[in-house]
Amino acid sequence: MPETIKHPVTIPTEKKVGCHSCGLSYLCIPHGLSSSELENLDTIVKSRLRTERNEVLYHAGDNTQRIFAVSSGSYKTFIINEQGRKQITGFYLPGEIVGLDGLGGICPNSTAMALETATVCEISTPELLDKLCQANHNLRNSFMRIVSREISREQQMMMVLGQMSAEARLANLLTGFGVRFRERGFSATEFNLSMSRHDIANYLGLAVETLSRLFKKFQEKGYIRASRRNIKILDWKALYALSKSNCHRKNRGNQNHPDK
Amino acid sequence: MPETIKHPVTIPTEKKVGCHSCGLSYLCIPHGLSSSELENLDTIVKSRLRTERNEVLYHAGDNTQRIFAVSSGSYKTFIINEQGRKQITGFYLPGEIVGLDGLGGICPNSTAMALETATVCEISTPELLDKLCQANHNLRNSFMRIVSREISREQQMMMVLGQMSAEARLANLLTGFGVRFRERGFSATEFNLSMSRHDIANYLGLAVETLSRLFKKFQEKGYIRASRRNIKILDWKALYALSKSNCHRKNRGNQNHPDK
DNA sequence: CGTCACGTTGAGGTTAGTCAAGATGTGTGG
DNA sequence: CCACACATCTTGACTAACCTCAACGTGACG
Repeated sequence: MPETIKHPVTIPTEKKVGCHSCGLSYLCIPHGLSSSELENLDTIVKSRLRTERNEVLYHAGDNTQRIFAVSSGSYKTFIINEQGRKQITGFYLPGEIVGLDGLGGICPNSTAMALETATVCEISTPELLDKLCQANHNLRNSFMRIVSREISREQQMMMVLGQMSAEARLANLLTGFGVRFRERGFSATEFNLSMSRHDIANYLGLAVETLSRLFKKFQEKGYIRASRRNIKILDWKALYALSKSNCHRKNRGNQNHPDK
Repeated sequence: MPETIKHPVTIPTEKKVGCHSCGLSYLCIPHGLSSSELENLDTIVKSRLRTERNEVLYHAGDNTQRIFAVSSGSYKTFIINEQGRKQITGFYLPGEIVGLDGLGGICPNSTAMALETATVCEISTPELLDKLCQANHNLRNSFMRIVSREISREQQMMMVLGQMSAEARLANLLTGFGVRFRERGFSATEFNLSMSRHDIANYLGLAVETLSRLFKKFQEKGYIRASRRNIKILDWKALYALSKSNCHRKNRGNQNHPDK
């Protein structure tokens, strides 16, 4: 089904779950906060929003004034340039924050779309900032850490796209998802991806055909067993090594830079 | 001269210039703030630090607790992976903020190195956050906008690295610098780059040789005149069009996605 | 004036993209 | 419930963009 025929309206649900009773709090803003700090945070978390597959949570350029904590399901974010070329900039799992490119009253650069039925906790950023200011260092730092980690994550992606071979990119993606699933209490070695091969290929800066051949290659080598979106990692060590070591470009620039 | 023999100690200078009298304020955190807000901000801007070429401002993993507003000169930031592979993640000009990957008490992911003699205004992040909290929305938003723009900039870089041809990458870089120099009161079409071809190639995910050939090609086509680090843009329109339109990958994924 | 970092050029190779076609699944309507 | 349409994924043959290796020019600096 074409992505665009889905209507882009989010459906508010009635139930409001507090951060203190949320099973994801250890991954989300609440991580490391005291009970009273949690209550403080709770007051600014609005209702949950539910989005269906391919439904847009917010568009690039929307004056959202909100960020979103993924509660269930998953999202992709992407940017589209003047020529219509798309680049997926992130996949977001429960406990992760979407919309950090739209803080401080500016409009987000990216569009967020649900990869499957998914829900988010909606957080008004003006209110969040007010609350953070009334709160203590803990809550403030907790939020700033999330922002900084998003920047660091994108820097790592620049390394992947700028320096890594196609093999290393996929290995990196697979082990990365493994780690993130494990953090969420699932298996690190067997999981279902919620995104298509097209999405993965775009995210990794590869052609779909190349990606398909890589999946085949990894299977033939016994690293994984992949059946459509179901992935089983059979040789974590090999994948991990691949993800770290295999680069498509010899390190000839700045040879004299021994801080390797 | 190898980068590493430079000693990594910054040299504090005596003079402290307030934000209100800084010629770069329209580009920096102060942009759009009132005079009283400026004074408030001024109280947390520490002394200036001076770094010589190839000197490190901070290392990845340092517990800096600081961010830096570039005051003069320029910096590059880069990350280095386990295998010693390097990826330059940004070039920073006066008025821009370095170190946003180290907010909230975590250590920065990247290392910042001066490309030439350069100075920064040092800002303690715990103090900055405290001040932001005492201040009004304006100051708060001003800072959050800077953070969000950094995230957006890195997303654009993912587009460049993931989707653009080598030609488009260089065109994008050159026009990008042009715009940034113009913002700072310099010519958009004639400027001196402070970084080596190696640095540019690494940043753009290309081999130095490829970059060199591209410079030659752009000259032959009459787009630029480049003599080492001096660049004169002769045909801005052509470069701009190149930077936007030329992709090395046909847009065959998600053909059904007409929100181009 | 020799050294060294930096940049350029040429020849050749390789990775990953392109094009085309077919296979496999999935949703929808008769 | 089946058949058709369509999205998704896979496979093969070919191509090209960019990388690699090697060598040489050039400018800065002691």
